[in-house]
Amino acid sequence: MRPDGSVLWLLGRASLRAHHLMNERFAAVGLRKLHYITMKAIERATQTVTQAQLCRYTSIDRSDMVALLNDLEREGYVRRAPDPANRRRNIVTLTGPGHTMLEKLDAIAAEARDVILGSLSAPERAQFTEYLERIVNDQDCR
Amino acid sequence: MRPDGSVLWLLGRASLRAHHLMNERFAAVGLRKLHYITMKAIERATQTVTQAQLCRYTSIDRSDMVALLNDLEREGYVRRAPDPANRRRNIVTLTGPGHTMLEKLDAIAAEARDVILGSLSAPERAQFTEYLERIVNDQDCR
DNA sequence: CATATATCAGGTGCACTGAAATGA
DNA sequence: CTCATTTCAGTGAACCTGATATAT
Repeated sequence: MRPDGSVLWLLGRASLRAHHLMNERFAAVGLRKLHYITMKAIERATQTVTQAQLCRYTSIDRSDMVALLNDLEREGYVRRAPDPANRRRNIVTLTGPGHTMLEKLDAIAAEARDVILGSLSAPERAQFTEYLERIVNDQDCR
Repeated sequence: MRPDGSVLWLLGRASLRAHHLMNERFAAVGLRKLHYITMKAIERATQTVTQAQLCRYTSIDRSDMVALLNDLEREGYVRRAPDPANRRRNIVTLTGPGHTMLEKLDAIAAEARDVILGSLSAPERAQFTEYLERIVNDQDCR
């Protein structure tokens, strides 16, 4: 019945389902998955972070990043400021409202994750995540 | 460094990588992943199969299926014929060249799968596939 | 009447490319 | 001059919606 039972087809279906689940919930606060990924990357940066670095960290394209930051800046969640040490760069930071919103988004993402992985036990989730990490890391260094 | 280490982010990256890997290789024969999924679903059908059934089996949208079958029919890989028992329906079948091409596509898909899952052992691949099956099946009956 | 099928027209978000402007 | 960064313009495929014509 399924086109293959193929693991790659299953991978695509699971990924699409996760995408929808997150975006449905993020839409309630007027954002999308990529906005969340962007804000999360800013928060996780130990140092100040530039747009180009965000693109590398998140694998989001530079063009899309411009549009995403435009959205986030318009809503007051992030701020762009020229890097005094290198004026080509924009240093991107979360605002106060940005941090508050990010907490909400974290909760939404956690909910979506629990729905998607609902049929896996905690150790199975860990194992599944570890498999994915190996797959993704393996692809990167090719 | 990664936006989350989030399992859902990893899922998306792995899925995108698989998508590219397959489409790069399928492009060599002028087709895309969805053409393969469509042809594979036709082959797997035990009985004659209609367009609407193909859409349900593959989760491909009805509009896209029209375009995909247009492509495949133009290349001579599939044939559409009205169902004599119900003239609303198109019965879709693989042609001789279609079967030949599908063998090539199977080889390409197997290669891509091996590249993606290269870092997993055979039992790990089986376990990974089983996790994905549970995740996808669980999502379906919601 | 309602329902199912195939088709067409169109919209959206995402991934991506090429080019331009700026500055190191 | 080269290279990196940001921005803009535009493309393509996948996903999705709504409408239509046709047949059950």
